[in-house]
Amino acid sequence: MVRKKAGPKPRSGCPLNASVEMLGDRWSLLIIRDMMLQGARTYKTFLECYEGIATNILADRLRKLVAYGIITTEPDPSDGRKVIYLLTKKGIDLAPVLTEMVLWAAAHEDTGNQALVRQMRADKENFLAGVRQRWAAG
Amino acid sequence: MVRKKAGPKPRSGCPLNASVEMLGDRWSLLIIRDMMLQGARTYKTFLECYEGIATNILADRLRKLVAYGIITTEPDPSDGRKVIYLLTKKGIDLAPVLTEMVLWAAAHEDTGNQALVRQMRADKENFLAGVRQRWAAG
DNA sequence: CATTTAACTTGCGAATTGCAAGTAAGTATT
DNA sequence: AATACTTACTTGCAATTCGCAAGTTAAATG
Repeated sequence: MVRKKAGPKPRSGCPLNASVEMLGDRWSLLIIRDMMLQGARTYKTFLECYEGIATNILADRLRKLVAYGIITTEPDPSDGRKVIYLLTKKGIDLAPVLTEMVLWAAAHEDTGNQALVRQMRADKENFLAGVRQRWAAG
Repeated sequence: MVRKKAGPKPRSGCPLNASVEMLGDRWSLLIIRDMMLQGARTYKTFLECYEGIATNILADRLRKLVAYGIITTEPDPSDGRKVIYLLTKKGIDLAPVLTEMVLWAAAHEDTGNQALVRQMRADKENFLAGVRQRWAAG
C-alpha cells in the first residue's frame, strides 16, 4: 500500500500560521537576529555566531529564508568565494517581532546583553530605525 | 564507544536564545495564539483549533509550556475529566510578540481574519489590554 | 603550483514527529 | 447499576528531520 507522505496537514490561513511556517523552528529567528544585531552576512559568520548549528541545517535554513523572501543573496564583488546574505524589506520588517521577543525574554529570563535590552526598551522606535538604516545602506 | 548525546550545543545567553528555546517550534506559538485569540482552554479545543497537531505532540508541548511557566493547569470544578489550561503572567506577556508576528504576516502574506488584523494595527495597546483583561478574569 | 578558505553536500546514526490505536478516569444514558 | 461516551492523555512504530563528521568544489592566497 502506498503510504501518504508524512508531515503536518495543511492548516487554514489563520493569523500566525504563515509566520510559524516560515520562522517556527530552532534556527531561523537566530539567523535573522544575527543579521540584525551582529551584522552577519556570510555563511561563515553565521556558523561562528551561534556555534551550534550544523552546516547542512544552516544551508537549508538560508535556502528556505531566501525562498520565503526574507533574505536574498548576492555575490561578493571583492571575493568570488563569498556569498553575501541580505535582509529584504520583509526581513527588515521582522525587527519589531525580534524586539518584542527580546524584551519578553529579558523580562522573564536571564538574558545577556542587558545594554541592548535597555536600549530596546528605552526607545523601540529608535532601535528599529537603526536596523532599517543599517540595512538600507547594505 | 559511548556516543555523546545528540542535540544542539548549549549556546550562550544571547538575546533571543531563551525565547527560541521555549517557542522555537512548529506548535508552541499556535497553542498560545489559540488561548489568546480563540480562548482555547482545554486539550480538546486545542486539538480542534488547528486540526493537525498530533495528540502526543500536543501533550508534550503543553507539558513544556507549563514547565517554562508560560501556562498553568487547574482541574475543571464542574467536570472532573477536564483540565483547564491558563496563561500565566509570563504567557500573557507574549501578546506583543504575537501581535507583531500577526501584523508582519498580514503585511507580507495572505492572512485570514483581516478584521482582527485591522483591530491590532489600529490600536495595539487596546488589543493588548483586552487580552490581559480576558485572562485576568479567568 | 600548493595550500587555504568559503560555501556547501553527503552519509549515517540518533532524536523527533506523525499517525493510529489504545487506556484510564469521570460523566451521561438507560 | 450497567453501558456508552467524553476527555485527556499514552504507546508503538514508521517516517522525517537533525547533528555530526567527512567530503567536495571553486576561488583566493602565498
